[in-house]
Amino acid sequence: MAPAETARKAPTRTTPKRTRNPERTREDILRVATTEFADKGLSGARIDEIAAKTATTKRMLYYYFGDKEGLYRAVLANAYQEIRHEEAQVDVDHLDPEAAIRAVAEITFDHHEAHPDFIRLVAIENTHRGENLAAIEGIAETQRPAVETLDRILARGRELGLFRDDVTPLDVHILISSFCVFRIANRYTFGTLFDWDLTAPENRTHLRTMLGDVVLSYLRSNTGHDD
Amino acid sequence: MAPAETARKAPTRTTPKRTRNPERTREDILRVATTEFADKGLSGARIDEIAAKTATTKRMLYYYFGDKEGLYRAVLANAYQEIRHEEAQVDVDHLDPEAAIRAVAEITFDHHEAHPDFIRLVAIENTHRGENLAAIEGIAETQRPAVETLDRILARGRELGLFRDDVTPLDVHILISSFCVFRIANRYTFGTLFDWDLTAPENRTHLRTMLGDVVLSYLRSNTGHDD
DNA sequence: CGAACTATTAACTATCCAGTGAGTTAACTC
DNA sequence: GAGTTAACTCACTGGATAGTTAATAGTTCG
Repeated sequence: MAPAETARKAPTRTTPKRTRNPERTREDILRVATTEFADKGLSGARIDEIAAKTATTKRMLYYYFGDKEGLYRAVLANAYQEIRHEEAQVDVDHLDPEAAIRAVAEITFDHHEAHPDFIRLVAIENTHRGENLAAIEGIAETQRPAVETLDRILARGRELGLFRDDVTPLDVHILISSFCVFRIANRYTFGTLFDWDLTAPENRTHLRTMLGDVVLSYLRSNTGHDD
Repeated sequence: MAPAETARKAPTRTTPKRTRNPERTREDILRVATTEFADKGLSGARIDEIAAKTATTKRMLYYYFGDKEGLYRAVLANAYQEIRHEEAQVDVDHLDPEAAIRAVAEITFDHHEAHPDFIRLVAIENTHRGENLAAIEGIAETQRPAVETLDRILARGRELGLFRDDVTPLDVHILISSFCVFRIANRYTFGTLFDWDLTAPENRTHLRTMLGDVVLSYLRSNTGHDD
């Protein structure tokens, strides 16, 4: 193949000013891709559309993230990392066990409400059977602190004879998470089917209190064999 | 004995036997499309692939369902209808209120486990903001019986002084649903993050009992202002 | 400075994929 | 058994879309 004189014309200079800033470019792409993937899903999102919404070009997405899936994984990893940072701020060890449980429940509740995009990404990732999350190095460590916090609270509560002793931190976590995730993730179909808005202010308040009541009444109940 | 059937028809006939059966064709498409949409999502599923897995051709999908979204909606409507039929079988009115609550919880638990594809479709529909479900005529009526059943149980429990009186049937439904849906819908990311399989047999048994305990201890708790 | 490297731009391509045009045959009607 | 309609087949299309090729310009560092 004799690479003859390429007929490709030289690109005409349109943008005279061009500053380099790899970090900003990367963050720009990641930010746009996050909302786009959260909005449309992995297969629903369009690379061209993501690129169009950034200050850079499509080619840069591939330059930095390899391919569509690579970009999606970066978005996922980034989202979990941001969540971790935020959660690291929480401290409930100074509260008595019952107040601490209620605080954790309410913080989780508020947190999920404040990050619907994150909930959407999690739902999307689960429809893909979590394969991309599993591929992210050290992702499990992200969630340790949450379980450890619950573990400390439960231990204190048991010592004081307030809580039943056959409940694990993971049990409590599942109970709280399921409630909070469901409220955000399934609000659309739920709203249609039951004509009841899980996120309407008055309902929100009700559910927030209810969650605390639920978890505490379960922890206080004497034994698992209650009938 | 293989009879020489090969020479029985005119050579120009490409499809020697072709029986018409619109109902079967339609059901065939719907069946394949259901698993395909549940598996890959609305944007992830491929019309060509769905068609390939049916006994008919792509053109027929369009003949019967108009377009991809029309097929998806038919799948959704059909899935909800089947679920309704199954749930209509349940009768817990002969049980005492506490046993009835536990029965509803466990039936829901088992039901979700038995229909992961349905849970997936619901999750997918929620990532699409429930627009397609909302477009299905009379879909809300589907869920009435579930709430009515809970309403009857709660009324009986209140009369006997067993349950607190500020809990609505929808509250209980949310509590049960969120737990059961979460366990199936989020099992992948949860499994990765906490190294704990929500669907493993021993964990399943534990969670199933726990859910009943949670709902009952909440209903038995004296009042909402418990601190 | 200038060579080497990194970031960036623009144009291009191959394939995928939802949707169609147009005709054919089975079954039903009278 | 001719006419009509519903069910069905086959081949095709054009636009969308992930990913690439290759040239260019800012940055770094000897």
